[in-house]
Amino acid sequence: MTTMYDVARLAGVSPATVSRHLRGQPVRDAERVQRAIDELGYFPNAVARTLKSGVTQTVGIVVPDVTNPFFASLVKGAESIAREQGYTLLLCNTDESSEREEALLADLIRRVDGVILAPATEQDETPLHVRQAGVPVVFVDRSLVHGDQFDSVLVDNQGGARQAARHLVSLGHQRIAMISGPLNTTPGRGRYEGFLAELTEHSIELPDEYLRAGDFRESSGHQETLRLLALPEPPTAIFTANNLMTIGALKALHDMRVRLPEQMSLIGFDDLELAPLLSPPVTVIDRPTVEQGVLAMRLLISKMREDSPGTPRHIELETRLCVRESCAPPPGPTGRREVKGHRGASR
Amino acid sequence: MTTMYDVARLAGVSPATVSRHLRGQPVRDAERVQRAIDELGYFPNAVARTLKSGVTQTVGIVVPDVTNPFFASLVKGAESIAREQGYTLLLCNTDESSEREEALLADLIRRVDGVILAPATEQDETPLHVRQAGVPVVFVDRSLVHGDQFDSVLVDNQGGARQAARHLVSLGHQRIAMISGPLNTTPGRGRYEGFLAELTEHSIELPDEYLRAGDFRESSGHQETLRLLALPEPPTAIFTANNLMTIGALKALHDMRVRLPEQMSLIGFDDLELAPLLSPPVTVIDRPTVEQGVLAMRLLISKMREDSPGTPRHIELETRLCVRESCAPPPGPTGRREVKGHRGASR
DNA sequence: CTGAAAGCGCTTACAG
DNA sequence: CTGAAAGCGCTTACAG
Repeated sequence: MTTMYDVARLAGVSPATVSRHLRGQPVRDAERVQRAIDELGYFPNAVARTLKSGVTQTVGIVVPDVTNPFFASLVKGAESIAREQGYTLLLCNTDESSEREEALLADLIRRVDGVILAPATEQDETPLHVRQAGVPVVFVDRSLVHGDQFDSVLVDNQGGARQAARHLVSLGHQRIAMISGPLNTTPGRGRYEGFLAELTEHSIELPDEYLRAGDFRESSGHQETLRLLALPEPPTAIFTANNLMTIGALKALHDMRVRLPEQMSLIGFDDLELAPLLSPPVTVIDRPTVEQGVLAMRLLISKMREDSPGTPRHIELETRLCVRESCAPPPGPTGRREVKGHRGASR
Repeated sequence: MTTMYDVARLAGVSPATVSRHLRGQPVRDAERVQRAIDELGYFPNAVARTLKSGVTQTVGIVVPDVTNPFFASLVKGAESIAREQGYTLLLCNTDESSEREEALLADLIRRVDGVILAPATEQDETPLHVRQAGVPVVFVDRSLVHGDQFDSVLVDNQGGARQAARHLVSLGHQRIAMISGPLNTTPGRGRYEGFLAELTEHSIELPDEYLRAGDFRESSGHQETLRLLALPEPPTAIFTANNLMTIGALKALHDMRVRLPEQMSLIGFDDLELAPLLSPPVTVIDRPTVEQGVLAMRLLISKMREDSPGTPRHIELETRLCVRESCAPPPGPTGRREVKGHRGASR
């Protein structure tokens, strides 16, 4: 490997001079140094630089599932800001596993100046250690049970789920099912609680068999939908707690030839790229995605630049009911109900 | 920051012993050392370790667009193998920019043991420098004009585009348009050449205004479709060269109320997650995705482990015509044509 | 098994 | 502006 010493020797200067030239400082023999660099095909060793200076100019973003379009958008937003500010972005995937997250974070600890994290579960302890090791952490989409000391960018999961519940109730549904995310994650728990709370306020009970525990993956949306359809008394409406499970549900309903919205109503949390092109276009709870990444990266960068930690900042974004055509009054005698405080919204 | 020295002092041993314990070697005071580590919340500094040992146990994967589901799947495949083999995966996004790719690769050079790369263009020079710096590089999905010295995992782009052309011709289309990718990328060029070659063999000419240069992004698929529709004599069929542009085309056709397949036939390269649920389900050229990532990572890992470079290995995977319902004979008098060698395939 | 010591490739006060 | 020198936090022959 060519090192700075090789360059220095060839250019007839000291390594310090090469270093300065590389860092953009004015140097007498700049030209000669540059020629030596080019000739030798020299690349500075970022690892050595980091060890000495402690700066990486790099930030990590650790998410549970890179193949989920929601996280992909979020990453896109984060990246645009990172790039603009001169940081390299390293993206890592935990595959919804706390163990994997722990290994990944330990690995990143001195290799990045800061981390944006969507923790696998609300009970994870590694983020605490990372912070303790002096690496700023900003939560996005998910937090910890006692995560108040961290900066965070979240959405109003409870509110969003309430909007979904309200929409279904307003159409007259009584037999409403939910396919939830893992209850040990912030959005899993929040959406579950919000949905239940809203139904309870309308005196609608959600029997155990209508409450299916999914895992935010497509397969669980598919599976649990099939189980719901197989029930002696199936629901007339389903709320799926994220985009991938909505896709799974759509496929299951399609496979079983259940017609939306005549035979079943479906509303999902998260918009779908192709939602408007589906037949029927599917009604969803929408929320900012790219913007969450942008805000999280801004928070992280300002945190990395300030000397003292300062008080943690929490951003909570609003969701929006996006009415399309996958929800209708339930089949049979039940009619439309008036629901207090319900406003329909649409694109 | 707690260092190995702090741990050593607390445990009453030398730093060397702590280091050995960390690396899993048997040590007399293992227990005491571990207690000191836990007590201090010590994390080994991966940067220092790398500088000394030269090993990172990390690989990078650099792709043009992480939000493209094709690359997301590819990453998923690569990751499963990396994890299985004890490597951490760092994912980077070039946003289809050679400049960004150059900066990213220079940044990764000593931080990873190897790189999987889908170069922004076939003319990129940085991959050569990376390899020269002693970092193994494997190309996936895309290569360089003179990329034969590198291991690679590609698909038969020409063959896939020919399948698409043949399908349209067999249905009787004569006025066929293509929205291509950038011609300075391997798949952009390959699909373009294959499509044209097949049409030429059937003595079908593709007039200039039927050949639209897209950029693999959704917006260009949308835009170019609108332009095609605005032509005095619009085509009766469109071939879109990747998934995102197919989505753009679908949205444009939907917005303009052009009915598929009665008024227009559409076939895309790359399958779409929701393709079967669309109305009509869209016909595509499908290809392995996760598998490409798996193969590329296997290639990279074996390359990183062998001492001598060895001869480069090239893997080329086959595409598959997946007939659904978005293509039909053109409207009007033209009838179905017999096409030599055409076989329909389906799911 | 253990410890003292050298060194990975840089950066950065320090003195000139 | 320049160079000599120390040191970032580890690992690893080497001698015991």
